[in-house]
Amino acid sequence: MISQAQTRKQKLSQNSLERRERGKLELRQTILDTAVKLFEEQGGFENFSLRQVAEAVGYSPTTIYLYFRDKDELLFYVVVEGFREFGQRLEDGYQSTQDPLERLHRIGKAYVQFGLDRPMHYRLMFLQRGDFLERTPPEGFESVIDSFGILNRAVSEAMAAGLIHAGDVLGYSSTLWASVHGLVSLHLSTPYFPAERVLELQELVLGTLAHGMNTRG
Amino acid sequence: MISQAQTRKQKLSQNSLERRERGKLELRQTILDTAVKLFEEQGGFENFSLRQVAEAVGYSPTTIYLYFRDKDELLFYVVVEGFREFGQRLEDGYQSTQDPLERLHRIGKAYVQFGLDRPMHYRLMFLQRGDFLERTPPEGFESVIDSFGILNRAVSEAMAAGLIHAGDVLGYSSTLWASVHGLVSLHLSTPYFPAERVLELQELVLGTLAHGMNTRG
DNA sequence: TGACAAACTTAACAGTGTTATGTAAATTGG
DNA sequence: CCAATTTACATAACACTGTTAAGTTTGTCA
Repeated sequence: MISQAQTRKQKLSQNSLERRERGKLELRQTILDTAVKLFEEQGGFENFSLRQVAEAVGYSPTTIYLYFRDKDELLFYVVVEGFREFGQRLEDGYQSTQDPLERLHRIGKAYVQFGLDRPMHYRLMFLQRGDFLERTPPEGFESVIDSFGILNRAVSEAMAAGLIHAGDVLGYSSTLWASVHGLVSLHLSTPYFPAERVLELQELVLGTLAHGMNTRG
Repeated sequence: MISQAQTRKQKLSQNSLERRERGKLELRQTILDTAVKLFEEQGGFENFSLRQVAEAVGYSPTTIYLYFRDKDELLFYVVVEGFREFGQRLEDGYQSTQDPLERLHRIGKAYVQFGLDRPMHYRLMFLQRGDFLERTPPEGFESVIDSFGILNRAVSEAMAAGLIHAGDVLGYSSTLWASVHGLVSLHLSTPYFPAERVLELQELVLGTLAHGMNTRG
């Protein structure tokens, strides 16, 4: 009896809690989306305030704190969402062909394209809050920062196929990463690399590296 | 008479003005130095306030405004000073040898080393306030952002010497820039590229690119 | 010495992130 | 259905920021 009553109570409470949780999650997502929107609209980060987000979603500033511990956590979840898409794009690039060298090329292009399409996300992810990479991701996003693993795998396979110079897999992965990141980064941070130019340079950079990593002799 | 009195007056006023100007410039420099110091001490920019600088130099917050129009201008002059050293280092790298290919290598190393030695300057210059590159530099620093010109020249000469594949000079310059910048940038923004690793990768990156730019055949 | 200008300060405003406290509404158990 | 309680929000306030307007001290000059 007692136990049954308790379970019933628990279950009801559980149901209601779930409904509430759903509602909470909805608002939470709204806040996140609004944050991203504001972030993208303005040349985000410096001129981006919690109070603006609150205003935009139609709640009091302090309500944000019911859904995120602080501004940092809000930004963190923006980054997490960015990494979800980012990882997916790299994976798609990888899967889009079987040729190891072409794979590297596709991954590189996917990387650059993400930077062009989601500039503010990229800024936050790799330029301004790279420290988030150290942070343990929330549940459901554990392997999200495995993006580098995709690149690593592609390099490793190209090497195994004898298409690039045998040796330091991590070194070549890092080299590729640094190069495409440099390209995107200069595009985002300086006036000298407009999008069209980046797309041209992307080919030159990837081509030069591919040639440079080729079995030397 | 009148004109003589006037000139005398003007001269005296000029003298005193010069003395004052000297004093002003001294304090101005003190402010700048203190700003840089605070900027480097803290993981600068976000947690870096004018009021802290004022406190540190022992003046009221508003005094800063007598020497810099606003916070932005203060940061701008920090960047300008950074570019002075940066340009000098690249130039030194260029001058340190006659061999065109070695020159490229030295310039690349000088670039990376600057990033390692002046992390906060580099951040401000290329990561966070790249828009300053568009700003017309103050007098005396006109050609300071000609740093890219040095790289361009080195590439051009290596190409003329037939040491690298003839073609897009600007493209190769940009490729080199993007790659070393990417390396430094990932070092500064992510936890995955500690200084020692950057020094290793620098060789791999520059070597791979040198090989990749080599006359193809 | 007294007028004047330069160097500097105080007071204030609007904005920020954040916390402690209050309130209204929804949900619960009886 | 009604009282008790939890949930979801809002108000008020604090310490901080950049910045401006209005004083005040200080030194220089005739």
